[in-house]
Parts: sequence; structure tokens; C-alpha cells
Amino acid sequence: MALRMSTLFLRTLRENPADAEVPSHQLLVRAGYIRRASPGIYTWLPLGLRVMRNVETIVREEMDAIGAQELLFPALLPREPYEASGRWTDYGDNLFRLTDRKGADMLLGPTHEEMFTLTVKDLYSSYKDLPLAIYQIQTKYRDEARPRAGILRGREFIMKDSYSFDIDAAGLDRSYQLHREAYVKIFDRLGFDYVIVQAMSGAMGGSRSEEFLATATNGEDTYVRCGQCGYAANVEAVRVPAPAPAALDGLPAAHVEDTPDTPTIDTLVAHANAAVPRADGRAWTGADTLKNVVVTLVHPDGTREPLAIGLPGDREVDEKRLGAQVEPARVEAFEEKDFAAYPTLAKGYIGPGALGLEGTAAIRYLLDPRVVEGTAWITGANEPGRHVFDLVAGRDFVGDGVIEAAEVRDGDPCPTCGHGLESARGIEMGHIFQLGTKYAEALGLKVLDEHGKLQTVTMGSYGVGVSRAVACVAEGNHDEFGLVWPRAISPADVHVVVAAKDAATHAYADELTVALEAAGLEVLLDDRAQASPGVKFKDAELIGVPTIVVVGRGLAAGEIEIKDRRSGERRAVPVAEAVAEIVAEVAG
RNA sequence: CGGGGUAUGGCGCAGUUUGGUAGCGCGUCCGCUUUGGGAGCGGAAGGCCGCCGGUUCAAGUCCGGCUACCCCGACCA
Repeated sequence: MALRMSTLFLRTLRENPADAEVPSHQLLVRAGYIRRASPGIYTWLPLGLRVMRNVETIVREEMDAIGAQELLFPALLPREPYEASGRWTDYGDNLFRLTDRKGADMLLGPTHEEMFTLTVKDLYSSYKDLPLAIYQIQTKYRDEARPRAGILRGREFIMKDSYSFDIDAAGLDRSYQLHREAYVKIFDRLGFDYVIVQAMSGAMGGSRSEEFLATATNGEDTYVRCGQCGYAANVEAVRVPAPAPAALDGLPAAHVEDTPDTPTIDTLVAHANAAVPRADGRAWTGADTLKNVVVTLVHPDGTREPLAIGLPGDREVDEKRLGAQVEPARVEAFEEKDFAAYPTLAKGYIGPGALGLEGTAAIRYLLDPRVVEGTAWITGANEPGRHVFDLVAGRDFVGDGVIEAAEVRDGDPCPTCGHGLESARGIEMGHIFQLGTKYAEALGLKVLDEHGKLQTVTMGSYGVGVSRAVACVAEGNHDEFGLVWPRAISPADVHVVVAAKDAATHAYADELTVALEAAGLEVLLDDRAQASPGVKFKDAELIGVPTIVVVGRGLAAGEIEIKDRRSGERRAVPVAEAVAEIVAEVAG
């Protein structure tokens, strides 16, 4: 049945809503696709729901094509499985929690690893049942601290999540690859520019993880890309190429110098160049200094742990990168009262001597990958106004490990080819992830192998933000007049505008609509009697169906008009050829 | 959680400085006219001016407190 504007549950707005900033949010509200119900929670009106259903269909078709089977878990879940996996606490305040009438703790599912894992455990027990891929398209709930940008980041959203179950790593690789190929097809069909980037694989088990980012200047994720070899990674996951270790022989001995009033890298470099010039005549730079930053980690159980990070002084700690490394712990600033608890830390003059689990302050000390054996540094001497020069890594100090927490800059060398990296922003649309045995182990998912021995199942996790995709496509497909949907997810194939009020024109438009539907097209028919042609044209442009057909004054001459929403091109077509021409236009 | 901003018919806004009958545009309803680029004329409905308290003869407006929402950051598919 055609959607008739005369009865469609729709009200377009002439002006942008005051609470919307990003184009997708403004246009989806203005054009009558969504309404805000509560912060980060939206009602899907008929047009919006049709678009989302179209996205779901694409996702469903590609999932089914790789043999994944659809099921549906409840959104309202018991606490126990999340307690078992540790996420009842790990998720913190982002979990929507509630209590039933008996006082039992429940939650609204933020994602369903536990339920998938437990259900497979419930039903399967043999390697012969594997591999298995199952998925659902479902509403998820996360109590985001700050929902934003309309449906780009909501507290309730629709997500397709799937999981693969394999007996071994080789199987996981195959399942992962199948999903990867399916995702490429999904995002190609959805109609926006995207890039596949390496992502954080998480703290446990995972070995491979990639994100599908829609390129968008106002995106929340920053990624880097190498124009030479094609390497691309979320900035959180960028691996800094470590220089080769240098020999320790013949390096000058470390020496402590007075460096009064040099609590910052800039003041230190200036002082060093004036008072302790380099033997080779080159000037000291921030990159010759080793900056030691102390932060506080707050673990999910509430315990606090100081952490020191040693990195070249010309770089800041990137809080997102650091946060991704220490997850699920949270990073907080190391404050004055914390310094008071560690009297051997001289603020502004902290050096490796005080750090490390063997150091005087006994704080865990992790080093930037650039700080390899044989590199010499200017760094704090752990007393106010004093620094150590020629302090050599591997000879004079060692860290407790390596951490990727330093900021990444445009022009930094690509980890695979050395060419300069460039950064850009994107919106995370999909994430594929080799989970490994994290959840299978936590929840006891094992099957018997061909030798009759129990094996822990290895899992992959794969998500697509379905509702986010609607916003994301809108974000990338609009102009000054309104939305411009890609054909694959447009709420209709063709928007027929009746630009006249006489009965004959309306009757013809009805006939045309019936004929187009018989030809397999979905039609949005603007049959409103009272609206002027101008209003109808404006609404058609705002709503954004890619093909607009105008039935109006040309009808007297036996013609209708076909307009391409994206290019604005229009052409007159004889009535006799109208259906064929429109079908051809929609077919592309 | 830190910073900034906003709150007045369905939507967008003015009015608050200087207290005195709550306004404008759009939308909605009725009538007539009008139909190729957000029509015209006439009429109408619709408001606890975010909430609570205070000052005052009188508060949308002044004072105190609170709440909600939006944006930036922290945080996060």
C-alpha cells in the first residue's frame, strides 16, 4: 500500500529544533522521522521506522548469507550471568539496573555476550556442533553519561550483535573472516564512506579486532591512516614502532645537574641548552627528555593504584589511548593529596629512580615504546631543581613494562612501512572482534573434542549499530534542502507529488501509483488537497526520497516530470512511458 | 562529574535591563478565494511564562533555592 501524505502520521517542521546541532539530528526531526522521548531515547515515526527496517533487512540478508542464524534474547535480564562475567561491576554506572518486586537485581542488556554464551552452553556439548554463528537485532540499553547528537549516541539503540563459536583458533579465524566479508557487503550496500581500522582487542583473549568507521568530520573516533601501505587504525590502537635497541658500550655515564626552576619540559630544555649544551652541537629538544607522568587508576572494585608513565617529553599522554590500555580501570588525575602519600616523588622532577616497583616510591612504571634499551634521556632526579642527563634505558633504569599512551600526531611513522600517518575522524558503525575464550571461560562453555576431552570454545563478537546507521547515513547524505537517501534504505522508492488540485490529476496520480506498485516499487504519494505545490516540493526535498515524480501542469500535454533528488536534474516523460521510465530510474 | 548556555501555546522566538492587561512568525481549526516553489483575506482555539519559596498593592520580569534540557570536556557500541 502506498504511503499517502494525506493520512501519513507525519508533521514536518519548517525550522530546525532548538535542541539539535548535528545535521542528521536536525533533519531527521524536521522531516518527521524521529522524535525525542527523553535524552538519548527516540521514538521512531513511520518514515524513520521504514528506514531502520531497510537497514535491518540489509544486515539480516548478509548475516543469513554467511549461515548465521537469527534469534532474539530478552532485553530485560537477570543479574547472575553478568555477575559471573564480572560485568555487573565492570560496566559501572553505564548499566541500566532495576529491581523486580521480589527485590531481585535485573538489568537492561547493554550487549549480550553472556546470554549467547550461556545459551550455547545450554544446548551444545560437542565439537561436532561447531562452528556456530548466531545473531539478533535488538534494542540495547546503556546509561551513557552524556548522550549526544540525536540517535548517533543514544541510551537506547538498535544493534545487530552476532557471535561465532569455534573449537579452535583456526576456526575463529575463518568465522571472523566470514563476518568481515559480510560487513564489507553490508556497509557497501548502506551507502556511506567508511574505513576499516584496527581497533583495541581488549584486555583479555582477543587477538584481532577491527572497526568499521564511517568517515565524518564530526565523528567521535579518531583514526590514523597511512597513504603508502594502507595501514589504518583507531588512534587508541596505534602501535608506535620501537626503534632498535642500541648497544650500551661507550655511552657516557649519567650525571646529575642543577636545573633550578625547570618544572616543565619547555623550561628544562631552555635551561639545558644554556647550561649543559650537547657535545655534538645539536640543541636539546623536548624529545631528548623523559617525562614521567603519574596518574591514579581506579579499578572497577574501587581500589586505587598509582601508575607512572615514562614518555618522550615532547609528547602528551593521550587520555583515550591510556584509558583503552588500562580498561576496565578508570584514569584519574594524581592530585596533591596523592603526592603527599608518596614523599619521594618530587613534583616536576620525577625520575625513574623513584619509580618502578623496585623504586623508592614503588609505583608501577610503564614506558613508551620509544624508550628502548640504549636510549639516553634527560629526566628528573627526584629532587627539586635537579635533573639527570645521559640516563640510559636498560643500563640505568628499566620499566615494569611498555604502554601505548603517548599522543599520536600527524606525520608519525606508520608501524608497518614508516611513511607518515595522517589522522581523521569517524563514527563507529561496526566492530568485529576475536573475543577468544574470555566469556567461554568465565561462564564455563566447553565442548568435547574428537578425543573426548573438554575444550573451551573460542568466540568472536560482531556488532553493527543499526539505529546509528540511520543517523550516520543521514549525516553523510543531505544538502541545504534536506535529506537525500541512498536507494537501498530510502523510506520509499519514489515520491509522487500531485501538483494540481483538479480531480483528473489526482485520479491519474492514483493510477500511476497503483501501476508503480504493481511494478514492485514502494510509493510515497503526496495527495494532500490543501497543500500548495510549493509546500509539497519543499517537503519532498526535506524527506529525501531519491526519485521525485511530479504530476501536475505537464499532464495537459501528456507528460509527467521525473526529478533526481540528489542531482536536482529533472526531465519530462510522456505518460505512456511513465512507469517504465520511473522503474528504470529507480533501478539506477 | 567539571565548564558554558537555555527554559515563555505544537515548533522557532521576542518580552526580563527600567515590575503594571502575555506578544510575534510558523503550524492547527472554521469560511471564502487560491494551486508549479513553504498562497491571500477574514475569524478562532491553544499558555501554572520549568518548579518551590521570598520581596511587592502588583512578578514572565526583582531575590533565594531547586529541577530539567542542550553544548564542550571527562566517560562510552
